[in-house]
Amino acid sequence: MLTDRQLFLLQLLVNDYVVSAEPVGSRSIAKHDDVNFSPATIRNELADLEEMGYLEKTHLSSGRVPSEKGYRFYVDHLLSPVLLSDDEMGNIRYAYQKKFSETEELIRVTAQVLSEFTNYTAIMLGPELLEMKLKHIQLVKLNETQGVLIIVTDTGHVENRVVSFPESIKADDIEKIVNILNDKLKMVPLYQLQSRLNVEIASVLRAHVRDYERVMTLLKDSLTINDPEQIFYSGKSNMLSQPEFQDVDKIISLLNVLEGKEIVRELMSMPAKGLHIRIGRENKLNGIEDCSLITTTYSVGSEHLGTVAVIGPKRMAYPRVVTLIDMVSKLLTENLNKQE
Amino acid sequence: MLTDRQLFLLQLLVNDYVVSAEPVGSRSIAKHDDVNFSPATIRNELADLEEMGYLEKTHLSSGRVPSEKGYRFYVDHLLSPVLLSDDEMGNIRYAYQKKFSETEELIRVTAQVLSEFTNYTAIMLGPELLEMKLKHIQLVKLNETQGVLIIVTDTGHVENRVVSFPESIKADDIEKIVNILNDKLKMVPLYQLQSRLNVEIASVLRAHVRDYERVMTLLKDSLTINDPEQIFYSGKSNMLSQPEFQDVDKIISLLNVLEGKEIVRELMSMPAKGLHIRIGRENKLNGIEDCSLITTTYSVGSEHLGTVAVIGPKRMAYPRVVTLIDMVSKLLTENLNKQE
DNA sequence: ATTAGCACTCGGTTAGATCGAGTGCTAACA
DNA sequence: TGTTAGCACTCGATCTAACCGAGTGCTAAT
Repeated sequence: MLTDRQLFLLQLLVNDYVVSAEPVGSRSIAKHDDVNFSPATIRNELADLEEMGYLEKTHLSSGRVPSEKGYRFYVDHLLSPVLLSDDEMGNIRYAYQKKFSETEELIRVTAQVLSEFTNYTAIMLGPELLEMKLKHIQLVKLNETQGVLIIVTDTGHVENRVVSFPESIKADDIEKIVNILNDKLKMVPLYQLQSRLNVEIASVLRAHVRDYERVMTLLKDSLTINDPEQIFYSGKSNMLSQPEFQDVDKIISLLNVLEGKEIVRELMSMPAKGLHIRIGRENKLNGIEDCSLITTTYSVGSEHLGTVAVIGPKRMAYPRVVTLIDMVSKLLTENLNKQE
Repeated sequence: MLTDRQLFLLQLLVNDYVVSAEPVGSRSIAKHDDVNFSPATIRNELADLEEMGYLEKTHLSSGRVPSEKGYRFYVDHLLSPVLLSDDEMGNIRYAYQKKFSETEELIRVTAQVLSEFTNYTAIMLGPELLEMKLKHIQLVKLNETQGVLIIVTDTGHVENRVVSFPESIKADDIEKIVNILNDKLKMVPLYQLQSRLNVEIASVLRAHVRDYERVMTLLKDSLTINDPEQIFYSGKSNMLSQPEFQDVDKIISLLNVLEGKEIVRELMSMPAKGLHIRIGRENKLNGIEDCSLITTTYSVGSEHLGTVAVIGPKRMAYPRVVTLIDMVSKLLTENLNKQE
């Protein structure tokens, strides 16, 4: 068990290290006003904390740096939430004043606010498209052989795709088909579209429509949801000014990870609800061993959850980020649900 | 005027420099099989080329590097288009085999192909949204007070936004309004929507609809096109492995430029049609003085043009990029217009 | 007109030398 | 017994000087 003084020193050290990014020595800790024991005493305590695995040295005679265990302990037991200045609060609220024309824009702005105020990178995941339910489907003809198929979900998300129909399909058939789809597929979750198509729709179509075969393949293609992930980034380059990424190779591999698909999987693997922090190697994903991930969720309607995430160096300003991410996820949820 | 031998040497030197990224010396030029004069002769010629401004030295006793004038001459007079291997051709065509559900996806894939095969960064600009004409407008109700307004253009582009209507507006009014809009605004370019709204629509609405004031502000908001630029990137991090960007500061400023809005303006300032190359300082945009920009256009329908661009270091494999960008812009146009 | 030879330039690399921030340990102290 | 001053030691970071090699321009010979 840690003594009070050890807790105190651990907290001080992490706080110092977070701002300086340099190993912290006993002397610099002793400089704090509220520390009234000598560097030598501090050295003894730090040596103990190191032995217990909360601290590390970068080389034999360097100052101390928090280990992952140290960060973990810090976020679990020593994290005191921080208040934002009125100024900052005002600026954040201000960003949400304007009218958002598309939902996407609202999410994008949230990402931007988050990355700007944390100075790290923000990642937003839209709610699972496949879980959404079909609200309405519609075909707008562009010309004789092409049209745009529009799929609206219960959350207000809109998918669209250009389709071209062979001449063998007549105009009145098309209308009939769209009506059938709307009738049979209303409130069906998108992931079920294909199977419903094969089962219920197929038989109805066969009875009512000419050139059944082609219509079916056309529908099958059109009702496939190709890329079920909506992902938004902001502030990717913020990471580059962090001192831990002054090495070009690290930059490249980090950016590659950020731009890759695996990061999505990593984010999806976070526990479903509430705020979570994963530090360094706690992330399964290779390439972000030196980063921490803080995530929480926002909601669209009553059931659909999206993810808000901040990725920064392990040496992250945890209290501030926790406060901010919590705040914007609430603002986002609010705005999404009483959008006017 | 340049002698044949000088032309030949300039071409050789640029080609060498493009692959090596190191100042080229007389000895290494002399090593080429088809060069049958000595380093000393080459030195004399290079000194002349330098005096004429086509070449530069990085320091007093270094090899030569093409100047911007040198590159300009090279692309204008010495650029011999390069053939792609069957293998590569196959791979590119293969990328266009799959079904594209949304137009966006097609553009995104094109960007990806381009960045992967050039190893530089690809930027795509969608056709000017504001130039598109309204094809159809529709409101899908989500619940009692909210709906999704969907705007389809003649090119098949779909804009959508969530709107919430006050209770004072009745359901049959809404239907009436949408009908009026479709009637009066069909084939009106999007940039005219606002003015048409104020002139023609206003009077009709005032006559037919309750709570005219609120409806008008609602419509005004909904029919604003907020962010008229569609922009897609691919391969931003490709630039980082270029030897000219081994410096972290350069990386940061380059990425900031790429992520900023000004790059769009720079791209829009390129001549309207055909293939164009801007080298280094020929770009007005600060921060890409060491880069070259190659652009061309693609078309959607008969009139709408989008931009395909590749940005790379001045020391770019011009022949290869020219071939590739030309090829993908054609493939993109093809696929957009006979999309099936 | 071309080329071999040579003195010279200059960036990049290597090897010490030096500095300073930090430690652990020991011994003295409250 | 817990705290602290003192000291020898470690090690990264910075600076300097030496050196190497790729390259040039110029001169003189072919």
